[in-house]
Amino acid sequence: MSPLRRKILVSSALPYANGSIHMGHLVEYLQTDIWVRFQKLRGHTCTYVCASDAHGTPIMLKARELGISPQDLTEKISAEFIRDFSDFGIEFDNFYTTHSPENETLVADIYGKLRDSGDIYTRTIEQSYDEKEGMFLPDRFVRGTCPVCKSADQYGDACEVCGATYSPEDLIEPLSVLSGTPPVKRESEHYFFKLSEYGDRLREWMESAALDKNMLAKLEEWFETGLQDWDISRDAPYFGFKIPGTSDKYFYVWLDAPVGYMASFKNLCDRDARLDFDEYWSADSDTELYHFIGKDIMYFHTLFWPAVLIGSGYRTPTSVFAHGFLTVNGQKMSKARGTFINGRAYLDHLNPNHLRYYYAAKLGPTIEDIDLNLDDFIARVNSDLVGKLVNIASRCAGFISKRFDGELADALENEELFASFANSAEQIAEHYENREYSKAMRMVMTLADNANRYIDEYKPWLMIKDENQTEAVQAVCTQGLNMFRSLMIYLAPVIPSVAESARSFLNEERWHWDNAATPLLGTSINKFKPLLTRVEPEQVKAMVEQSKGSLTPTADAAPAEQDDNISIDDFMKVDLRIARIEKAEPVEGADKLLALTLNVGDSTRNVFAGIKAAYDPATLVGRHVIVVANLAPRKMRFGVSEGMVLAAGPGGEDIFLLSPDAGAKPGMRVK
RNA sequence: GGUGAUGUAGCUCAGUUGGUUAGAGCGACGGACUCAUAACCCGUAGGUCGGUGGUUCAAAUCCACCCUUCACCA
Repeated sequence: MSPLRRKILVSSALPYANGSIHMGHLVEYLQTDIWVRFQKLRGHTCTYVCASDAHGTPIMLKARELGISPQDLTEKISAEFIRDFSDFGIEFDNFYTTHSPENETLVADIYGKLRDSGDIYTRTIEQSYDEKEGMFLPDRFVRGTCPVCKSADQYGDACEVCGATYSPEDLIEPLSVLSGTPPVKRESEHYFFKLSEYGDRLREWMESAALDKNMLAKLEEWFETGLQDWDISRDAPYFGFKIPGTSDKYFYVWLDAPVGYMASFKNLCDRDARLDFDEYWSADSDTELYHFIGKDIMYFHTLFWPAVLIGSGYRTPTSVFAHGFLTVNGQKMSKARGTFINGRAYLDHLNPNHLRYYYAAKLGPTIEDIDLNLDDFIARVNSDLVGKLVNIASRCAGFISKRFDGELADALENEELFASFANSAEQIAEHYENREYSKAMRMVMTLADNANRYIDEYKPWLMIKDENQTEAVQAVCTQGLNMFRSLMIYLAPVIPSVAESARSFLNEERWHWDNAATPLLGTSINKFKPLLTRVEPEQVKAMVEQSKGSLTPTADAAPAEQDDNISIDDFMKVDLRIARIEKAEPVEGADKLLALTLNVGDSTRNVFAGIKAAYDPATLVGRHVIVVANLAPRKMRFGVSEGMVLAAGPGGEDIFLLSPDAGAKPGMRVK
């Protein structure tokens, strides 16, 4: 191992304190926790800090909606975070909050330094303003029709249908999601940070930080489009820290959030004499600093954050490690499918070690997404952890306790074989260090296969029948248990509580990474108890069912993610009618649209349908379809569309119109 | 739309600078075993490496275009 005792400070991104921890969050916290535990097991001084991200408009509004103060809301959710993390075996050295005196002081200090060096200036900008609510609106709080593809009810910053990006004022018929009134334009003075002047210094940092090549490619892209100054202020009302010297300006949450890493560490230093804040954060620090983040927030951590640190005279991160997103059964997490799984729902039914191992078995150092395939999860965990790993101990322990009074032999049966386990330590360590957990897991499981094969070759259950071989059985089982022990040490960062049980079964006080290279001989061990049980498909099923059903009130991160179910009344609001297509023709200038003239019984109406690629207009005439008759008429570039024809399919040529069975007449209501 | 990724056995994934017959684990099938949480051991089958075209003595690997899935666009 490295002869130096490294001093390392590690953070995970701060969870936003308006919702619960879900399986996607856990990728990051488990990835980080495994890395930190590994460093500690190797004997380094590694400190893991995190905090609740407590500021910003969404939290302010959520608290208002619940009729409590933002502090109360975030404290309540922080307590929930801490419980969830702790139950998953995620061991922070400190979990704090960004709404803290330490953070306020640090933010003010950093801001002061930036301002004094001329990196801050003010400029008046125009922004959407909700007159009824008396507040400026973040882009996401304005919704309207996309100016590009005309999809209704899109966010003010981007269209989820066509992917176009724009400003809230570009929306057709924009409305504030708070009051439902149209926003007006209003001017306000904002504070800006001169990020544009940090290009060279950021490039220099980038090169030293050994970032993942995908991240570098992304950064390169950003540099090419040019760095723009960063708007760091928000107008009252806002939940955050007031900008010194102003009466109604607050720091944007993304300014004080990363400072929260420092503040959490500061708070810890004040309680722990062994840690010195300046040693870790001064510009000339020789300690290491790593941020684990999701790929969605790379921008803040690889541009804004290092620039702010440089500008205010602090050290920059040694590196930033980004991971991908989590999909469940190959798809985005969805509440309707039961694949939006909260951490608590998992904990209610399953063992955290199983998830920790599964994620480790799939995680690499890149920003690629990983998939939690629930069937694969069951198979993988049962086969690797129970069938292979724990089984090694299970099949040796019985002989040792029943026939040798729990005494291990004084010598190994096959030193060379044990050496192959011991000698893997450095390579496995290297994989951990580089966050190549999947490679580390593969190596460990290959060794576990070797161990099982070894036991099978000797067949101690046959040897034990021959009195002359009694001692040999003890040697073989001692060999087996020692191979198991080394593997458990290697896996201790991943499945810590299982490793703990294994250690106490082997009657040892503590483990260090290097212990894996030295066999345990001539000591007595405790009675073996099952270390881990199999995952039953029913448990997974129960978890999925629970996720489909009740959603804890505080669990919803965004309104859009709330309960997907609708009531019968909601359904009856949709007036579905049988219609006969009287006329169908292509629309001049539109690639995808057909103009349909529909007979809906008492009237005819014009509807534009995006089915040109799938249907020849001539074949449509006379055919019966189903139309949403009470959809608000929508003015489109080519005319007014007075409804919507129902069809299924992913789009393009794969669009399939719905038709009623014979007998249905135009105008009949569908219900 | 622009940019960047992604696509390899039923599933989850490896495949280094292009180089014999494309690999692993799981699953399936067959056999063996019974120490062990029906675990473990041996063996078999299974792939036009997203598609098309190109460069090359040689392409999963390099190039072009297309398709799938995804992310980012402050």
